[in-house]
Amino acid sequence: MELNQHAEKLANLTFSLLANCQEKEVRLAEIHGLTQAEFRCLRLFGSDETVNNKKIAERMNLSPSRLTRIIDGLVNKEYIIREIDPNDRRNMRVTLSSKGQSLVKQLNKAYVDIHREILKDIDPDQHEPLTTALEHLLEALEKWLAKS
Amino acid sequence: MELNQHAEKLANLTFSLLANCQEKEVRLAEIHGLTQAEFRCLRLFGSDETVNNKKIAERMNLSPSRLTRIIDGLVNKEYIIREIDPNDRRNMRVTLSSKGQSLVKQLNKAYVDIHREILKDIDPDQHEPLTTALEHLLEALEKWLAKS
DNA sequence: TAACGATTTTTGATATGCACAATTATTAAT
DNA sequence: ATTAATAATTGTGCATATCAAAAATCGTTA
Repeated sequence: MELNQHAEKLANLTFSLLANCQEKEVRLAEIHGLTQAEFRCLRLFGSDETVNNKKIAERMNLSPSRLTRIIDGLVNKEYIIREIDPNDRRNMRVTLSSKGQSLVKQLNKAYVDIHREILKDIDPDQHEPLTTALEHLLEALEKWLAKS
Repeated sequence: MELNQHAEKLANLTFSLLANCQEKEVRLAEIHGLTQAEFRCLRLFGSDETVNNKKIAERMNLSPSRLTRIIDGLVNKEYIIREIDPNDRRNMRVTLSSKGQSLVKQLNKAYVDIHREILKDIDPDQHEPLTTALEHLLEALEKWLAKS
């Protein structure tokens, strides 16, 4: 059966890709003197967004208490600003500092650069099918996760 | 520029795929009562293979000391057997027990099953381009990691 | 308006994941 | 025969993460 062979190949590929992508994230975080958690947290910021602790925790799939400490680190390093939300003083308004904004932009740029480098090694005719296929893969994966 | 747009899209896709694949691994490990590390370790065993501590550590990209403890766990749960290599008594011969072998087979089967399910949601004409494109992506990623 | 319950964050305690350095056992080399 | 090299383990320390409890604030309702 063709389907089985493709499934097997796909299983091995996503397994290897996962490991390599993780390694890539570690390297990138290191380069910028951030812990992995801090790196991931910054990556999840839209460049001019303001959110509260809990929202970030949900995005990162971590507990709010964990987030408090990650943000502590980022505040210490002066990448983000944390202030009490005047509308609801229980909330914290978490925003990128200007230093943070430029880093996020730089990170995003580097992230895209890497993938541009990668694409250079792939036949341009395959760029379109690659991205659309990956979109489908992601969609299907999300569906699988949702139902289990 | 087309290339830039594709690079940007690809960057976002791999970012999301990474998160989802991680979540998938967590779920699978949980289902079988294993920690993520134990799960990954078992996944890396050929079903009738015998290797030593160090080799596994290299495969998993972890320190030998970490591996000692992961294997401790798997020995306790009776999935693998650890014995001194008679040819070189410094080495440990690590092998799957029969219980371990059947679990690994089951895990591999489940892993492939998931990806078959995922492929069912994707147009069969796209299966071939998807896997070859992913192969290229992986190759390019490995190359990038190697040179930095 | 005073009191109660719900919500957001923080803090303290605790558990796990992981690497590094030191230690032990063994082998290979001079 | 002694020394150097190698494999695994153990001790230690830091990063990661959760949970429970506490503190502050808000909304509701008696």
